[in-house]
Amino acid sequence: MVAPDVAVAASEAIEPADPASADRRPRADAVRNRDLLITSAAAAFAARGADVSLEDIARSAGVGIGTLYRHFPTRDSLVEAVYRHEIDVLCQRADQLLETMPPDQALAEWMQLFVRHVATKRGMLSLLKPLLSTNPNFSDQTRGRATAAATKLLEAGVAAGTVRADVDGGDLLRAVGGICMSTDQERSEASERLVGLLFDGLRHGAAGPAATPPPAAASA
Amino acid sequence: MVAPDVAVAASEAIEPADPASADRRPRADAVRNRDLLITSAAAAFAARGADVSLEDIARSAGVGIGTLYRHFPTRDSLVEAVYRHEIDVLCQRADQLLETMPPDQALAEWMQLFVRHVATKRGMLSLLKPLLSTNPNFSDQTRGRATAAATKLLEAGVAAGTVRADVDGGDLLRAVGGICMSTDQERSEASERLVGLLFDGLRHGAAGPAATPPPAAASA
DNA sequence: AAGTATACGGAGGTTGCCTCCGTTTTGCAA
DNA sequence: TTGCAAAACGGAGGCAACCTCCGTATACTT
Repeated sequence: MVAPDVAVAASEAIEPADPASADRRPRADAVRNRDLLITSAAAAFAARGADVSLEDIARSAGVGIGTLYRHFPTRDSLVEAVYRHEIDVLCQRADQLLETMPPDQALAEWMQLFVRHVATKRGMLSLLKPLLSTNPNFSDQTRGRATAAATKLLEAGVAAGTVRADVDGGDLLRAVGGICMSTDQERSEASERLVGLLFDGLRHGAAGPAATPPPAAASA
Repeated sequence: MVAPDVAVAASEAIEPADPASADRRPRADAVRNRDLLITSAAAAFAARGADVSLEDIARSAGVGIGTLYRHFPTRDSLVEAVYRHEIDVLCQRADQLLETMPPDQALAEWMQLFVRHVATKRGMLSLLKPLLSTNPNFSDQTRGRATAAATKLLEAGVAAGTVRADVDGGDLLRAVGGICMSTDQERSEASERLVGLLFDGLRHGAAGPAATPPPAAASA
């Protein structure tokens, strides 16, 4: 349903459009406005919940309502783009963290980052959930990317001997996600503490042969 | 926030208003219209999802929009009333079933009834969930009533020796509820089959001393 | 039977959604 | 550089839903 040609032109990570699709590359102002809309929408959803008026979003992005609708013909498509963008940022941050600190610390930071990102997205959640459940390949794509980032962090930690080897990225993501979801209230402090606990667990059997079976991570 | 004076005047089960509150009893047409609105709203939510226009609901109840707003000043208060009503009906049906058939059969019927009621309410779910989580005493009241009905059915079965004794109403409700939630898709057939399975489990250790530990019911 | 508190109902103001189209800007080519 | 066509912009305006307000109708009281 979503126009397939606007594929990956998120805000950062502009990869030169695949040369096979000979379509001209989008105009500079179009790209700029699209990015403005996505960041404004993210802020608006976070600050004022799922039912901000699209007019407000357009205004705060400094563009007309028509421009918003051309880029995002439905509210859902805007939500989807915002979510994709958030995931992109999260994945990028994983790489940055890995470059600037030891892997276990990077992993800890990233998990906390994840919690805060989810807390920020809470306003969108009621919109996002039906979207993810009715649109399996959108859900697969985003989940896949996040899992890849988690796996990368984990593997770096394992290679450095500071993180246990018997946990995979998908499980880690599910566990952190579950914690975020279970603490329904607004305060993300509880989540942060629980995730910290989880991280300590990840460090527990590090660098040893994974002989001792891990305590099963509880999922809500 | 909801006007406290409209307390329990659901549709059936009109208990004579508590004599201490000397306020006059509501006019007959008010009661009638309130009931009409609740039944029309239930039908509308089931048929057309959470975002039916309130104007449509008023129209299909045969009353003016002003009347709807007087009885239910917010959309939430209407949803709440509909849900309360559904729970009432379910509890009543428990008693009826107990009077007309053996307890184990009554329990089986009631569980299926529950599944179908949830399926019908699916349209309201996105409205109901935030309501239940932000309004703890509403949630407690309804859950309490439903649990009482489930417990009554269970106990009757236990007394007759056809239902095992080591399950309580709250757990049963959670299990059935969990099954309904986990099968996110529209078809309630899957839920009905799973609930049937659950019921067979309930019958398993009946009339014997509950020596064999039950297999834990899986909850999604 | 008359009076009054109460309930009814819909007109209309406000706001948000979305479309349509005249104007502006951009990228390409001569 | 200049011109031009394609692409993007942006807001006016139609539509639909929300909600308020108040004149009218109706049920209970004495």
